[in-house]
Amino acid sequence: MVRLPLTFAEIERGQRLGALLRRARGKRSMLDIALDAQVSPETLRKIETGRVATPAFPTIAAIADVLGLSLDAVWAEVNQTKRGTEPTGPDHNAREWLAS
Amino acid sequence: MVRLPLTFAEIERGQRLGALLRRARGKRSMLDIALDAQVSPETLRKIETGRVATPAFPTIAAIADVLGLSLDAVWAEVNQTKRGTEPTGPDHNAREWLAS
DNA sequence: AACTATACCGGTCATATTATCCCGGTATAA
DNA sequence: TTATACCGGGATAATATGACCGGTATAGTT
Repeated sequence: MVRLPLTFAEIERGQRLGALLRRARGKRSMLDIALDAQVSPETLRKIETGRVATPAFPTIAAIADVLGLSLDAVWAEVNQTKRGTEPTGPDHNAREWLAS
Repeated sequence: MVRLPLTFAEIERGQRLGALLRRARGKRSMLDIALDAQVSPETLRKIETGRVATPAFPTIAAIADVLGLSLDAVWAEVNQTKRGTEPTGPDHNAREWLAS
């Protein structure tokens, strides 16, 4: 095992992260935020749409700064695990699961 | 341009991050923290030694959780651009910074 | 002394993923 | 028509993650 593929839980967490950032952006444009945060608008869009599940720490920190969000609050909200679900299930390929 | 190489400032920031996490670890072993944080011991070691400049947000968040660190505090301390206190020579040794 | 175990190191490799670019397309509004 | 704003997909360089290797250092054991 070299670099484990993203699990389904990680992908879902990435989607929650994206949705949270998008909500916090409000009516401001992606371009505006991206320029302020010194990240590419494409990168911000991929994060917001949940297509990047585990963005870099500095990337999220810079965006959270611009949006006035606490990183701890972001993590607390995004890292919530649903009750009644397994801690560690059999590792299936999340991308294949999504494609089905 | 597809994916810009890490700048020197980013590399230095990564080294500050690693040194900070190492100091917060105290006398506990890497293995102990890594297992608690659900990350590979190798990954934690690379981050602490500054060999990984921009780790994933969930990775840092999980480690900070185990160490009892606030992500906002970590980012604030690591993202500081110290003016005037910068050493004249190139100092990218995270261990020296740790010793201070 | 020799051995064992823990802890960490740098180097190297393999694979998955990111960050960034580009393109055409849709929707809305001036 | 023009402009802004967002979308999905594709392409690619650079990086992160994870494992392995031999090495060093320390502390405890026999």
